[in-house]
Amino acid sequence: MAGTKIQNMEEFANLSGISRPTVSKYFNDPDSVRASTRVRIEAALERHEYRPNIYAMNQNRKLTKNIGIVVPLLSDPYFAEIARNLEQRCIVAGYRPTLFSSHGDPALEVQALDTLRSLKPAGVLLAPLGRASNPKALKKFCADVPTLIFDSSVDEIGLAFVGSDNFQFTAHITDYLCRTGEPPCFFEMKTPANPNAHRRRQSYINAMEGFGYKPDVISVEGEGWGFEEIGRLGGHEALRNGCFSTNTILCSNDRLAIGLLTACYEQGMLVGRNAGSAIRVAGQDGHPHSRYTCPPLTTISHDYDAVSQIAAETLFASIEGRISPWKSTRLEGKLILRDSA
Amino acid sequence: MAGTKIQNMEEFANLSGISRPTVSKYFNDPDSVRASTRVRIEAALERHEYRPNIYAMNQNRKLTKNIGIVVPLLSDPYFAEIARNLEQRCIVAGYRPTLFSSHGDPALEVQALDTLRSLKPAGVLLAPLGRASNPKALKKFCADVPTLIFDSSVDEIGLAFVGSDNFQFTAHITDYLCRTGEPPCFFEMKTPANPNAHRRRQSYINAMEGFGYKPDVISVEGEGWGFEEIGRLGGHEALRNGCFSTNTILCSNDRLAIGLLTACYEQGMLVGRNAGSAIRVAGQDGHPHSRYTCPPLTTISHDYDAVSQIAAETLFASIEGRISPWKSTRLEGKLILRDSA
DNA sequence: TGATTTATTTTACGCGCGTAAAATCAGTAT
DNA sequence: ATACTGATTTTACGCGCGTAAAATAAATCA
Repeated sequence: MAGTKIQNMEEFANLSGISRPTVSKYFNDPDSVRASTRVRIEAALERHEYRPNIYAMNQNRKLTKNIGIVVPLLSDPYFAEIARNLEQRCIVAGYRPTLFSSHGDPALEVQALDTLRSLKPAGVLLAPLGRASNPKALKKFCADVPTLIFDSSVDEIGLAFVGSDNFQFTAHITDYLCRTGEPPCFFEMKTPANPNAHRRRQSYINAMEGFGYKPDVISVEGEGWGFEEIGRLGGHEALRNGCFSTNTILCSNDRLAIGLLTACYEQGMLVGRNAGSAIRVAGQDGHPHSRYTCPPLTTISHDYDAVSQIAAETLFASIEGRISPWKSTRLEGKLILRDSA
Repeated sequence: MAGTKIQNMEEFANLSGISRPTVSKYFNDPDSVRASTRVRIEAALERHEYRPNIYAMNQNRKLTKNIGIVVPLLSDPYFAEIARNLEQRCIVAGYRPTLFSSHGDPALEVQALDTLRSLKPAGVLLAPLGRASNPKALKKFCADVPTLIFDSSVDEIGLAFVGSDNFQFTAHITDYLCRTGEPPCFFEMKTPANPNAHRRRQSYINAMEGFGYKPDVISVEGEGWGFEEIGRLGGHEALRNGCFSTNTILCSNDRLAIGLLTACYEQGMLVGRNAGSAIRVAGQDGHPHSRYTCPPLTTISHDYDAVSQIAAETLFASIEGRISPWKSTRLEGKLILRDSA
């Protein structure tokens, strides 16, 4: 507590009267040393306040407790939320998570993986950027480090894939929209960053054809990760030009829908499922913010908890030797009915 | 490229025919070795693809290039955005940022600082949790590591403080609201997580009294960081009970305002500054999402760029030896007029 | 009590790299 | 060609810690 600053384990070991390796054992598992030794170490610990350097610890460890978490874009609350969830699970399981964001940039994604190599992680939870990712770099990384892919799949790399069943997502919400009003048009980005978008479009087309309706896909221009603004601008143009063949719009994702809602507001169009409304808008993802749009957004939500739980458990299992063949798990979404559709 | 996996600098040095320390010098500054040596190293680099282990690099370095960034809550897009901005500036300046989120938990904040010590950072950019922070731990950390505090100040610790001028924020937007309609009520959390909230309340009171109006502060219950929900629930209650003495509400922050907008929607109250609206709502922060509420939120925005630039530059200056006495910089906000007020 | 087994601790070395000091080299003057 | 100077490279050691193998202490048994 009031002692001088201890700089390393050697000093602390001397102060406690125990050899350094024994102190090392103590920190890796307090029960691995004799009770009498443990008491002496803990007594010294109270007087001197020392903590081992985790990076030095991992330097020469056979298997570290480090886990890397890489998401495409931390400023997207969806990824922020799932990252937080995963971090929590790692900590609870006794691992030490380190978070990286690719910030939407493939070069930064590669750089994050490079940094991770230096960390000698026991495993990595990786949500790839998607279309923009450098597939060769990802594949190579997966070959070297036990990596679980989540959210967005890239071939059959890594230990396994866990994500949402985008076909089910869109099929389900399309079904709902068709049963409760006019069949939906599909509002998406022309060049989506994420392969999930293609699945959703295809699923929309399938669902519409199943109902005997003609699919109507509106693809708007726009690059990058500013989905709301892309949705707003594209929405304005589509609304002005009467591109939507029905009064119901299913957006490829919630952020796009949020932008479209703003466009509707700015054009004075009332959104909602009640009689007085001019248009229905629905999203997909269950974005943390979707509850607070006006009107609150009807959407189909990822099962955040299940995705992150399965992702984490699968990785832990692999790290702990309970290996299993590559497998893709795609979880169903839950329809969240709100006022927008 | 096609070479076998190089595991360490020694192997690479042998393959390139240069001694390891010289290779080490090269990686720390390619110009510090003879041109002929550099060519040989770079030739080997193309054939073998080797990257030094950054954590081992920093183990015995006199001064590392590591910079820690700690924010209270990454799932808040405000902090996500400012963190991204800071990360970028560090990279451009040749530093290596590592991002930590306290996830709203003081224990995690302390843990992040502990982890940072192991990283031997050249400096740290820290946005404290605020009220919940462990002041002793923060003070101790600042004594050991060059730390710049931003967003939310805690005494006069660290190298300096950079944030927004909350008095100016609230005075300015209160002024605007008073001039353009009924004077605002002030909507806030009873026990805010962040000391900035108190400044804002006080500034509101001062501004109102300056105008000769009676301040009306509505403090709603609610713990934690789910500000939108707190604003929504508190808003419902306040609206039902007629707590607001005027038709204009200034929220302590944008997230609270977003929740209040939802409450208004759910009660069928039209929000806006035009004739037909029943209520005006304004926020404070310039939250990334405020553009996309319906109606878009009138707010007073942090100067994200200036805050992060000054924060980063101040830290870099200190790291590079250009030290200066402790100083508090509080930047003015910019009023963003939208439809909500 | 002494020999034997077993649980702990120590010794000795390694992880991947930085860095001061010593050794070597290239370049210049004689 | 030789001695000398300054830049570059190499030698040698250290960073803070993990871990196998050796040494020691505790526990068990005859």
